[in-house]
Amino acid sequence: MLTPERQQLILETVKKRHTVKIKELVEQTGSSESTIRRDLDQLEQAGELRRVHGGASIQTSASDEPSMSEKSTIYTPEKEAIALHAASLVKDGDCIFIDAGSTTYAMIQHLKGKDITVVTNGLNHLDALSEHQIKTYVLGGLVKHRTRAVVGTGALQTLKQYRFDICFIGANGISLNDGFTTPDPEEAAIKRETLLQSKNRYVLADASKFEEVTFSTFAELQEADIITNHQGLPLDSYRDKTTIKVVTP
Amino acid sequence: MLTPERQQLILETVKKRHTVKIKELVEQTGSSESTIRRDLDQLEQAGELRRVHGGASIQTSASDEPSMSEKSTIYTPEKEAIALHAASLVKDGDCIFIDAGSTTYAMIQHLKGKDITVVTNGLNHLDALSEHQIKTYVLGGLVKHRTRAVVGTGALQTLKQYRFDICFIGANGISLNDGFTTPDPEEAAIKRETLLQSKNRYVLADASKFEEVTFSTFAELQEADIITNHQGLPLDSYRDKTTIKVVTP
DNA sequence: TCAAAAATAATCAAAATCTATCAAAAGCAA
DNA sequence: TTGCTTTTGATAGATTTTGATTATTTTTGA
Repeated sequence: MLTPERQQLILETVKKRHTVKIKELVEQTGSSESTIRRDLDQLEQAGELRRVHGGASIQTSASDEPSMSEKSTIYTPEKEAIALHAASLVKDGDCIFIDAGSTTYAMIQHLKGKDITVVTNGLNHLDALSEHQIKTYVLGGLVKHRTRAVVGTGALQTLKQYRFDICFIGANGISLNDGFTTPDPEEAAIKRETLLQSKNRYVLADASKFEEVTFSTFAELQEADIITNHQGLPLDSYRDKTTIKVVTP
Repeated sequence: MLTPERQQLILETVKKRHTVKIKELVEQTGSSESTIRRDLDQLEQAGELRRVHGGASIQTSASDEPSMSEKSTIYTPEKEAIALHAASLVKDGDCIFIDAGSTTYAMIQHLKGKDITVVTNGLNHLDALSEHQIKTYVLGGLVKHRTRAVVGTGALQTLKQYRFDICFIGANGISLNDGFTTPDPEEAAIKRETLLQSKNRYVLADASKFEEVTFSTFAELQEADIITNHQGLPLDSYRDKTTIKVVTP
């Protein structure tokens, strides 16, 4: 059996089964363990699969990259509940904006099957949107590596071309005095422009964001409704200024 | 058995079976091992197949699933060699465009440490670019799920804002009559516009792309240099029209 | 936690294959 | 035919791949 043939077989098996034992490959190819090991090393070198103790598995690159693992560690039922409600506001035919961020990311799976158009600046969102076959536009501009968001004047210009039925925005801080805030002025500019282009505006924020202020204000409280899981008292004072939908996990 | 007849038989066998052993060919043709070896060498020179220890295999290593079910890009030494040379053309301070596609993707790892700005329409590229801390701009526009490329008028408009020192473009077909071609008119438009915005223009194409024509022409041969691993005879007729750099794995 | 079991990396010699070389065979032109 | 070139097949030494064996590391399970 020739090397490419063997390696091809290994790749196909791994892709079909997501994980495979070395013993199985030895049996399947009739080659020795050493040979299979060498093949796996080469295939890993080439980035085709990932070596694990006892065999190999497919490159779950998306799920074990720091950005994504970070995301999964900060997954919570609270965010999930917020995302679920937000997604329920979307009707067929809508054109919506989904901001970069983990709460908004959680919305995507709940949009499956809807006939909508999505615009986003969140690069991590694109995989999930592709997977669900949702018509997607991405903003163009500078890629901010840390948050996997597109920012900058290029993105702002792209934004001006669009009008949204609904936009879903993330925020790092919400306060009575300073409104909605986020650490990065560049990202704030995107959020601000998006709000201007949208008929319906929602900020998605879990309880931890309330009474917090970060560097850049991107909107006053009046400019968007809030979807949150916060159930505490202080909420009443916010209700004077905007509409708040409280969800429970 | 005549040489062309023998080589034709070899080619057919390789294309049908994806990989073939020298012993089998000796038996099949009744020629000696030496003769078969010489045939394989010639066919490899012409870019028709790839020589491997013990026999030969087709170039695209049989995993012709162009769809993006897995994010694994099909790796071949040929593509790698092309990518390596392409990357060597990039100098510190350059602003370059990298087209979507697997050959151009392979360039990225070789750009590590260079002080450059990259613009791309390839969404898969972004992870690798982030990883290497390369300043990156992404085109905005419609996300084409199958090829993970950004296309459409939005992307074209974004493009017009940039000027590139060098651009590296992929092509699915290269022919004397029809120039550079690609299946999707939308992607062709992006490639066309990019070429217009660039001082130096390179098309990256492995041997299998020569003498092929697909749906949309995006440039004449004169409009870009070619980097390839193809070493066959027909290359001379192309050299009348453009510059070709041949690399070996 | 520790020790047994499993898996791995490193090493090495045998086997297979490769490259280079050369002489014989075949084809070709005069 | 003769002399020349090209193709072919055979051979020997170099190289690569392979599978077995070893010591080392990792995992498992009490």
